[in-house]
Amino acid sequence: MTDFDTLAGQWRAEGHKLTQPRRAILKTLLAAARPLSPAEILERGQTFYADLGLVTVYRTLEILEAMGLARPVHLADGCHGYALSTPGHTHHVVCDRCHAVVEIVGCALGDFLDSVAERTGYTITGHWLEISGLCPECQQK
Amino acid sequence: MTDFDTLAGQWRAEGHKLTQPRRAILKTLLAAARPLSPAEILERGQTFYADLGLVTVYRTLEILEAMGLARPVHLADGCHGYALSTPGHTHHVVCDRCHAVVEIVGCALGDFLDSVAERTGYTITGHWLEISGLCPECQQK
DNA sequence: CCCTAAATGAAAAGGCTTTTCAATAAGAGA
DNA sequence: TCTCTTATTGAAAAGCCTTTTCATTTAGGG
Repeated sequence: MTDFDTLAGQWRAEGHKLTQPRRAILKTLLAAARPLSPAEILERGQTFYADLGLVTVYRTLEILEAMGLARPVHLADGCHGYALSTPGHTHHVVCDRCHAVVEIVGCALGDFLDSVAERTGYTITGHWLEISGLCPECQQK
Repeated sequence: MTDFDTLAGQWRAEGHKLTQPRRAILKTLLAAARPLSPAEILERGQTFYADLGLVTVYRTLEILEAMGLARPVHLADGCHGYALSTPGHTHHVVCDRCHAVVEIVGCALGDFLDSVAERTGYTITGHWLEISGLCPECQQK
């Protein structure tokens, strides 16, 4: 995870303006322990900037996603959530109960993908992995 | 992949009626070489049963998913498609260009998931993997 | 401190999915 | 084979979520 200034720096480096609504959205995502839906981002973001609008949430997420700083998380129930992510290739483990999310930075799927390529004849260009489980806290309940 | 009679048998075994609209949907999915959106299933299904309605497509997919016979495939662009799948644990490889889909029946992620469990403290309950690539045919173009 | 292009929110438009409801059809039993 | 019961159906309406449009506002370079 990153801190606000680093994020803000990357944001500006791409030539985007750092407006109040966008600051609120970045702060919200930084404070989130699990993927948030656009509506949740709106609600929480309004504590940082009261006039924040849902349209801006969508537009900001779109930019963050294009920059690789946030990614959509497709939960099993079809909900879409967004979580900040380290640039580069990562996977997420999401808690079934509290939806806390942990990022897995290393990706050890290389051998597996090689065998898939061999078996299917496909050239593999990418993959998407999401893992669900119970976080240490929820295991105790 | 299964044949129609096997599918129909599993369908009936759960106490569902095998109506004309449902036959059309099953035939459509069996004939599909890639995940189809509900709208596509409707269109193709109407060649088998002209009065098929979109509502029935949604309802039938819901049942198939609950039975584990079909699964939603989340493509990178956010579209939802459905593909038949062998009951049990499978993954899909989807072609970036023509969306052809191949099912991977074996799952060799055990070791990887063990290391994730160890590193994060999570108890792993499930995972979702989708692989994208170029099918042999599209590689030649 | 200006000035300009980028960004904003409200409202409207657009899609996709689900619900409601009266009509229909499957298929078990006679 | 015929009947009868209940699951299933499609159309229409309702409900969401997401995107577009547009006049207004704002960031931040000059």
